Amino acid sequence: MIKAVRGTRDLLPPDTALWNFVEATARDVFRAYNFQEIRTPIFEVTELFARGVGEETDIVAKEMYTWEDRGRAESDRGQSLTLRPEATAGIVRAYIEHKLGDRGLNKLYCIGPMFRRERPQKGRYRQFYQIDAEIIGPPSAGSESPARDAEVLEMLATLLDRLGITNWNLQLNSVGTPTDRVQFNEALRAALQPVVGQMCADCQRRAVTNPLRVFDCKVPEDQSVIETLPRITQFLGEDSRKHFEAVQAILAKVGVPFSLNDRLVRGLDYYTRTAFEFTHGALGAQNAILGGGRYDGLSDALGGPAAPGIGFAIGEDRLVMSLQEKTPAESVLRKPDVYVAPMAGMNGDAARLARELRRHELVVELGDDAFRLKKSFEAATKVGAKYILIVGENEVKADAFALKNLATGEQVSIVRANLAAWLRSNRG
RNA sequence: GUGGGAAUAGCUCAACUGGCAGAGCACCGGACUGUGGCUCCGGCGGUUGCGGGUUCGAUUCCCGUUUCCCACCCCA
Repeated sequence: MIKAVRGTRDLLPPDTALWNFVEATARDVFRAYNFQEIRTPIFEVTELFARGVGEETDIVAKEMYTWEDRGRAESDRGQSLTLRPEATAGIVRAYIEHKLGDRGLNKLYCIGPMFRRERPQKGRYRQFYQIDAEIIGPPSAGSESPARDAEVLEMLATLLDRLGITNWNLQLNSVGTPTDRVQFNEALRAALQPVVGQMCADCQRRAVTNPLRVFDCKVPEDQSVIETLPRITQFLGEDSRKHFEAVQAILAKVGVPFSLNDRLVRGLDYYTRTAFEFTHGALGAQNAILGGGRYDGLSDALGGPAAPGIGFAIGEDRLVMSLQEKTPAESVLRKPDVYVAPMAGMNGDAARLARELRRHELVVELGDDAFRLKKSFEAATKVGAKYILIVGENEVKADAFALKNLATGEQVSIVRANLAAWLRSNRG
């Protein structure tokens, strides 16, 4: 049997109803903040991610689905292409390519699949889905303003609340400018050198490869050492510090709770200043349901104009997973309003009635005149229809149809002209 | 990529130390040819993930492999 490949999965009904609920809610919330949708290709030239995400990141170094294009045109052949591992690089590429900065500030969102070749785990798949949004534009449009950081964070809080996820936790940090980070990295390495010997094996390795990650260590014995290490916040330049304070002040004013986490570091090279993460319990080790931050230098790094930006990516797989506990898919599934059950030879009349009802925006399940009435009732019950409409010779002759409430057993006869209106007012 | 656990009917799971592969739910049919749910009766359903080995005999023990789960790395 051919099966879905490792790390990919089918999203089946009724779960897809929950996914649609999440996406519809996101679109609705984004609209209130005047975000508009952008759809970029699912693959790009490899160089985009190498430059945009960072050569040294794990994503680029070992997790990308990359292949060599083949084609007739010289320009196609041998070109290295990659399935997008994240959305921001592609969006910024589109921003540069179409000179979107000329329109002023861009508020864009993008919903779709991403690909990373990682070992699958709970809440982690090789094809996974992200809901991504970005505010990007020329500095003159205010793209650098802390007001935009706070707006994005407040929007996320609103979205999570709307989805019924109440026990989220916003972790906030500033990772400064690249210049700030160079100094911080030096200080961190210097501080680690005398003490790293007492730390766990993982930390000893991190101290060499990626000192920032030492802050992620969960080994209890290492915590006292980690407490003594310098923090990025101590190395923020005047501008970064003021920017960070301004973000916090606005959040306090609008009433979005957050906790400062000066150990929060982000994996992607392009992040500057504000970095954040929303976490949620009961997701195992994958407790971050969304993360994001500011990337003021990304456009420049890709050869574009100065275009500061801030954005986030929601891990939709994880979001849906954390939603499932409280909101079963069935609860957002629209069940049929009515099951139209044709008696023998009545398929045509039934189809005509169903057509009429569907035109009135009723959800109609249409049966088959080969079914005995008993079987139609069973089928109607199984699909969860609220009413069953019996289409038999008697009904057609009288132009009035038997309509039975499957839950209460109550049965009425309604003339054809009133059927749609009656059902619409009684569908509940 | 590394470490550990698991895999038996569509789903959830049994099967003693190696001895005839089972149950509940679901599905189909009947009791009931224009009225479902409840009940009763019957039926369908399996290369025990896959490949090899040990054995008279393997769901069971061993090796390999694939996938999933848990964790690491990293991240959404």
